[in-house]
Amino acid sequence: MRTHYCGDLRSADVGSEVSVCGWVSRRREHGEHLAFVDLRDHTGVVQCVVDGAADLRSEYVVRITGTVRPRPEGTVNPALATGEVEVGDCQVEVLSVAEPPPFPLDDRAADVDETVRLRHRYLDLRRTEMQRNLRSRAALLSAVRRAMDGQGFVEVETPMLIASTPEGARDFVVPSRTRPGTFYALPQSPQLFKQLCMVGGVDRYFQVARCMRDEDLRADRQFEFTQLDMEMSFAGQEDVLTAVTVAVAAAVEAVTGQPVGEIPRLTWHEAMDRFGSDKPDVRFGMELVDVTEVFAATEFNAFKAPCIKAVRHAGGSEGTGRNRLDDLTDRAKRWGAKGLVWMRVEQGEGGVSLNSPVAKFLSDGEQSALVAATGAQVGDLLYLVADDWRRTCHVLGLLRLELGRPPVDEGGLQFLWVVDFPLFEDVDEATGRPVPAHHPFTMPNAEDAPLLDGGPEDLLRMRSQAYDLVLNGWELGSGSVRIHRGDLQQKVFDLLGISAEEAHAKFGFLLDAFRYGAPPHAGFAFGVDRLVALLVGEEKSSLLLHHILNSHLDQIS
RNA sequence: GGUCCCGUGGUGCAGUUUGGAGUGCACGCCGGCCUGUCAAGCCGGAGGUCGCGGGUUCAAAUCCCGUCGGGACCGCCA
Repeated sequence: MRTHYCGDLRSADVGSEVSVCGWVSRRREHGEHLAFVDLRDHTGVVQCVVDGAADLRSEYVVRITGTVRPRPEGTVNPALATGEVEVGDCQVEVLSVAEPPPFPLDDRAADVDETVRLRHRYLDLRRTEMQRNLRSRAALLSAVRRAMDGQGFVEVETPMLIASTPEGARDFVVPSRTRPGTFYALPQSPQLFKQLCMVGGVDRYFQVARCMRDEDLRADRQFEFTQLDMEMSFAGQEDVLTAVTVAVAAAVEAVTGQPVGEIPRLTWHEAMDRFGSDKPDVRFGMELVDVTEVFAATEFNAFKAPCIKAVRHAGGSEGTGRNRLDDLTDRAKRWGAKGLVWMRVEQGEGGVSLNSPVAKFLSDGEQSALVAATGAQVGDLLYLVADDWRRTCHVLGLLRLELGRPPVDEGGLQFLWVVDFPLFEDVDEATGRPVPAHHPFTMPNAEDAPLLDGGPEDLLRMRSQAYDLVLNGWELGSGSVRIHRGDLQQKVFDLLGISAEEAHAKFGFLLDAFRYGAPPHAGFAFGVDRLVALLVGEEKSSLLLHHILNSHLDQIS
């Protein structure tokens, strides 16, 4: 039916007789015998010059046959890829008529209510931006598959209708026809299956896996999402980081054309200490400054704490009113701080001075040491939190994001590995049991393994062989080296207070499998939806990208 | 399960604080004019159960109660 796509026509095609098919995007009439029709397909738009367009309307589906010609002097449109040419001497064939669309199918659709766009998803998809998103996602998945294939990974499909597995979220369930009152669960992740693959000698597994979790939604969280899931045998952390880096780099290059290069690493402790987050956004500075020593001998009661840190908001004083400071203080308290100390850095007699409700409690020496430690300049605002190390970092990390985080499409792509996560998150005060930070199959760091026999202090100091991939402050994915030996696994279960019965009920088939010879193995999974969203600079990943064909589910729910 | 915000022609909004005729803006739509536009322009027109139900009032888009729908966040997502 057609010889060319609309968006592909260029000066090189001048003189060719072409047929193009698509939707009428916009028409501009200049009397009975001259009209411009912008014809749109998934590649873009091209201007067609027709003799009268009275019987053409928006979104009519047409086939236009004509001759490509250069646009007259002065009428070239540089904003359009096809802007140097137009299709003239047009014969127009209407293939389908159309009612006016309920919302504009151009950039202005971004302002339209999402429910309206979802109700007419097929119209939203016609938009150039949506086509770009859709195709970016496809290109990414294709590149990832090639990259995994090239590294010897085997794509394995794991079951969708399964017995409930013990991940943390609520299962989506499907009623069984043959056994009324019983249900299948839909997988929250293929975690246990991929470990079975390792026992089964698959060696290197991957899957573009759909995962479903019946939890309440958030702006960036959907019922179902897609993970690139992988696992490798006779491999450790370095092997996984390398393999994932190759796949992610291929994905990024497929969408953006830009190389990724080496992905820097931070230990979990350093990430928390410097950025107050286990998924630091390193597109901007404003790192946390430790000033505990400055106030080691302070008289100010609020600063008699194990850890005091500061965030410096350069030049922030002028634009920050008292209301804002009160608001930030409220937030800091909601985030878990006892309070938030702020200080305006001002010009005093013979040097800078600090303007703050608590300044009178601080000695001159403490004030000047604080200024020196933070590098504060006149016009800056300093924020301080004093608490235990963990809480101080956490609160200031959130404050740092609030004060300095750039928009989603600025600052480039800052990938980061965060390694050496703690093995245990906490020790339950009631039971004395440690709480695993990842999952109970996570391998402890080899050096730290002896600490398993220690007390709570030792346990909380233990590092694990778990790692996260972070992009611009988002946790893209996580993984770990798994415990493959029964004796060590038993020790961890004992520590966690997981009884033999419970372990058998929850993970029985995996533990059984491990009795027959489990290779050392390690793996990773990362969220495809968020990666695509970040690569195309889109704020809302899932609404625009993966709920393409089942948006009605959202409305039913 | 909880807190808060929003429902006004097809779309996006203003009007609600302080009740007074469905009042207004932009886009879209329909008709007319227009031979180089590209978010074309100019002129004219159509299009409304102000989410729904009840209450207060001489009078409700506006105030009160309830309800439905949508959104954000908390809990939750090992």
